[in-house]
Amino acid sequence: MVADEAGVTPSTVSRVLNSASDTAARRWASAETIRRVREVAARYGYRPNPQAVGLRTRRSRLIGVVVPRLQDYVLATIYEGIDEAATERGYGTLVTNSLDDARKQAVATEMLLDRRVEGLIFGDAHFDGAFLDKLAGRGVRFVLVSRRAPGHPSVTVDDLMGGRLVGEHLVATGRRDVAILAGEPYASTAIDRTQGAVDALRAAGVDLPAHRIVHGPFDAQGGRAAVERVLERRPFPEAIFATNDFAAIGAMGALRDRNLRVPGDIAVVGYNDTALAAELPTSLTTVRSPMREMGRQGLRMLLDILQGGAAEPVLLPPSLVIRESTAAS
Amino acid sequence: MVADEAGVTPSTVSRVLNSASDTAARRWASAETIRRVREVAARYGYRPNPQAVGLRTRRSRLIGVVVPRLQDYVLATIYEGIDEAATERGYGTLVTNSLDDARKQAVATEMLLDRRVEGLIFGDAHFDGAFLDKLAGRGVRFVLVSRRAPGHPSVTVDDLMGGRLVGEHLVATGRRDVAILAGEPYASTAIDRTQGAVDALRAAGVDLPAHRIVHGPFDAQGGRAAVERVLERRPFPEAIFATNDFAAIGAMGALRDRNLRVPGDIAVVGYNDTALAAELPTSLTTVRSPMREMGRQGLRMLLDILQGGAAEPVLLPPSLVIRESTAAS
DNA sequence: CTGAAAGCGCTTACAG
DNA sequence: CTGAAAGCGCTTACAG
Repeated sequence: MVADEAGVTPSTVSRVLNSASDTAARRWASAETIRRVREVAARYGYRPNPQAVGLRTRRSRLIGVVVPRLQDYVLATIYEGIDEAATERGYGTLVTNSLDDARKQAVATEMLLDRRVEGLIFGDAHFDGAFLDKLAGRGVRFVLVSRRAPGHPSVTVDDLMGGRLVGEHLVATGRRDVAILAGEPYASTAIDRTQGAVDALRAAGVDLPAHRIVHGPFDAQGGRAAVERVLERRPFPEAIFATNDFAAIGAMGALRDRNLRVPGDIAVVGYNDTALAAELPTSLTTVRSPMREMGRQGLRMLLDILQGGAAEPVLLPPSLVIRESTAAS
Repeated sequence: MVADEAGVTPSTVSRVLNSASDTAARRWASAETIRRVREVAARYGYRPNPQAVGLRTRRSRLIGVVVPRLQDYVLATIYEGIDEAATERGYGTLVTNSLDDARKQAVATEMLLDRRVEGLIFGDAHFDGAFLDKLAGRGVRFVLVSRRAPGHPSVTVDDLMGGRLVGEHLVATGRRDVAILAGEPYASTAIDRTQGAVDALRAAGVDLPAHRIVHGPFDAQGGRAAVERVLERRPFPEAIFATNDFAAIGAMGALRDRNLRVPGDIAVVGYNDTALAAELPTSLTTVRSPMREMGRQGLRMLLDILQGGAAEPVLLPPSLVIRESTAAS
């Protein structure tokens, strides 16, 4: 420890440098000592070794994050929020992909735990929650973002409301026969958005038949494939609600291949208000969700929990952004 | 250390567990001891504390990664490659965004260094390399991916060739008047892709006037804005080469706003063969680049360097993917 | 083949 | 207000 070239023991250096303010440091050292220690530390560019600190204090100041796929714009944005908030509070983050695979999820989690993360944030929760229940039982502390699961702390968008906004908007623009590209059935995002839309349509007197709800991956290829299934049957729906913007883009591609016009023949709605939504050749009506904020609050909630606080699930409000793809036909 | 419930000292446990194979362990312990140690370790689910190991061995087994923005599909994919390769070799990664801001770049790097990363991978190199030169001068070990800078080890795509492929294809499909959305002037990707296209056009006898090359951010909004500038002047070009797929999508949006058809009125080419390119309403001709592989090789190269090896810059080959957006008109 | 000892760089009671 | 001591959990010469 170079810094005791200030003519003082490591103990004192540690005490001075770990005091938040000068006044706090005065409890431990004389004004002169404080000045000298700070000066030497600054001159040498002293940085405490986090491994030594961690070893001694038994706190790594590391948070583990597991997401389905960082390539996904939505999760990447949420992660940015997490990392940003973590950095502000002196934490670092370690991320990995689980690809929504139960096995990888478990492996990734153990790897992060091996690295002594203090807590975890999951962006890939499965609604049944079996894995999470076991983890909680072991005393591992974590928070869910993006997708919720019963009985676990989470920060998510109110997707039920999001779905309802979409359903109501479609009804208001004269569409009653709607197909929903529902995403993966194990994701609360998919479940809630679909349910919200179904509820809104039912309130307008429309009962969606089962074949109008089709499941599949939350990406462009998944959206394309899902729409192709929808178009196998006549009559075509008047609108397609893709519960994800990328799926919506794939859907538009499939429609265009059939010479169907958006919104003339079929309206399309996405979800998340991705950076692309506004810039597409046919700009996309979608639901804006505060992704970055979700990440920030997730991190904050986890830190609260680590400090012994309890945490209620948080629901962030979505809002509808109306663009060309649902213009009245 | 729970594991010396095997009736042996920590020293021996350490030696046994750190031997790659049983036969290697035989140099240090009897077959019986080895068996017992392994058994107890497995039973207790023993995992060495990385902070203690790091402190003792002075190796953190952590790599720092800094990218412009993880939200960017291209960088996210490269990072996946880095993290995948790192995990395979027992390394963890710490990522952050620099937003291509010199100040943030420096801050992020120091933060990672404070965390005792053994080396760094930069996906946000500026071609002038001032920051990198200083870092290398301090003895920090790093590798560049995606963007290169003179004098530093890097794994990049041969963007000069990529640009040339695009230029040649445009000429072959009858386009000679081409506008290039060149991206940021400090990124080698932008510089090289543009230069390659310019070279190919020149070889075909076309000299691109300066106003046909416009700079701007590598995203949908940037692409839209750039095209709007291009369309301020008559005649319109016959083709637009957006040196990034997202910029190409924004470009298509802007063209559509002017009632210009792709490829009928103006052809469009992107770069990177992003997941979306094939699924767009008008599928996009683009250049495929091995993003994940770039990340993997970058990590490997960094590890080589950490082990004292020297490293030549690596150029990965791009390939042209022809789709609707450049169909002969 | 195995153990005892030292030490990585810190923090934190415990004395004074 | 300051110091000396112990210890976090490992690894690695050094002996034997």
